[in-house]
Amino acid sequence: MLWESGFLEETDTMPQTVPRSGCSPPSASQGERAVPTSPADLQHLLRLLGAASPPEPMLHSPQNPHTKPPPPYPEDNHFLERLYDFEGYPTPSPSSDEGSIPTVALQPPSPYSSLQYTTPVYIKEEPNRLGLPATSPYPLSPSGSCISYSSHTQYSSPVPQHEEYLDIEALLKENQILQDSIKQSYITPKIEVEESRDHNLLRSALEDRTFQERLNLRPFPLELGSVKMEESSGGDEALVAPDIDRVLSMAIEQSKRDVDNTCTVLGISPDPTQWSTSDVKSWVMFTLQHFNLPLVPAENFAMDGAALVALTEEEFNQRAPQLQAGSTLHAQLEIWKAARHEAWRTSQWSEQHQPSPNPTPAGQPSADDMSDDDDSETAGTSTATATSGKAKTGSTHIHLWQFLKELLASPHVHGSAIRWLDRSNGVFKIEDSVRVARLWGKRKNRPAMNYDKLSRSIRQYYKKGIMKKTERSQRLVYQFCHPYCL
DNA sequence: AAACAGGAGTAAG
DNA sequence: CTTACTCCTGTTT
Repeated sequence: MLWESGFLEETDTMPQTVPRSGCSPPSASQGERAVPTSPADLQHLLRLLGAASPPEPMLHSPQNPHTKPPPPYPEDNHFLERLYDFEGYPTPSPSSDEGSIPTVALQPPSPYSSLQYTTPVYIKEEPNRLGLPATSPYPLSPSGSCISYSSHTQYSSPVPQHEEYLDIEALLKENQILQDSIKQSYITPKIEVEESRDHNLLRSALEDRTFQERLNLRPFPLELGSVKMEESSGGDEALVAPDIDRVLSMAIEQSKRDVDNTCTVLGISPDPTQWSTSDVKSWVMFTLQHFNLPLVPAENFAMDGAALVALTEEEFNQRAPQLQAGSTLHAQLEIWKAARHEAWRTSQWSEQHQPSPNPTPAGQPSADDMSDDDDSETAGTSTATATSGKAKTGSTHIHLWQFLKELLASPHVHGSAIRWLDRSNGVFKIEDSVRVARLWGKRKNRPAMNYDKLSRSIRQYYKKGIMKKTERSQRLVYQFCHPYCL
């Protein structure tokens, strides 16, 4: 559930003078030197382990030695723009869709205009949103007339600024607070008590030498209970074992949290084998954008989760050849598998109050490993939900129309579930009614929510003048009334 | 079959 | 009181 933003910031602020090498794609690293296992290498390894890590390794290939490092993830908003092209929607130019939305100066005064759509909405809203005073009142009463809102120019946001957006940056910031609150009770004890078990995940990845080969790392021996780095003949700088234990444990915890949080953001199961086709698309899209990798046509991954996990790394690279994006996707999926498996083992371990005696390799999670249903965001976030009640509260007061706009404002995340057809006129289409309903139910803590009920609520908006059916009625296509579409 | 439409009862704020 | 959830019947695509 949590983004380890602290970890992110750590990598973000890491001096760029740290030697970076050995992380080139296999095709580019043939015959290159073996890179000593150094703290810097370990940092790279940890970045690969952490889904939230910036993608320096992939972009610092020898072919692009001068490539500017991508912006750190939390601040990197612009990379999201590319995602509009992912599903082949007719928005080929990054500046022709969102960028062409008239600015506020061209719009009538509106309580919304200064915030959401004056500029590329998924980007520029952030500073304003975060800058709002915490006491910013709820500016709208949907029961009122549309016209009455035009006078509320003192408000800059149509929604409460806190937790009402489901974009990644907000989650990062939000979860950083939560994380601070749980560090003492969760992370630190885990390092002491569960380090051996935690290392199983990493060990399983490292024992699969492809991981080391991918990083072009010199293999180092691993022993149960701790990671010991042998004194290397090259006199490499070596971390002492306790330090490595700590960072490895942090990295593994980070990976688990990343998986859980991504589940929440995308509304997908932590078990990749249960992903639908659209789940797969969402995950691929998210992961590519996350690592600042070039997007691929949606049809390249037109498959469900069961088919996805069956793909070999070569098949991934055939589908996403640029910058070895396929390898990254493949590696990330392996982490998901491992994290999912680890989560299951963790639960087993918790029941038994003793470590699992036999380390299980990060293999395929079989279906019987997973007892959760397809709406398993909660299942994979037990730790976080146990400590994040505060974050959950306050998010149940959102109106449906606001929630839908929230989803629409994050096309990079939810574009496969709901998207604008005509933003300027407020026309949108629900592409995946099941998922939208599931997300809505999750937000409102209504597990029984479905599209039938959700659409009933939407239809109530007809009378209220918040939404309407489009002139030429289309299935799953709705339209916001002014000014709700602004 | 899925989506659409809308009546009606209920809960929660 | 409003909003949304829920259940429902019937219609449309």
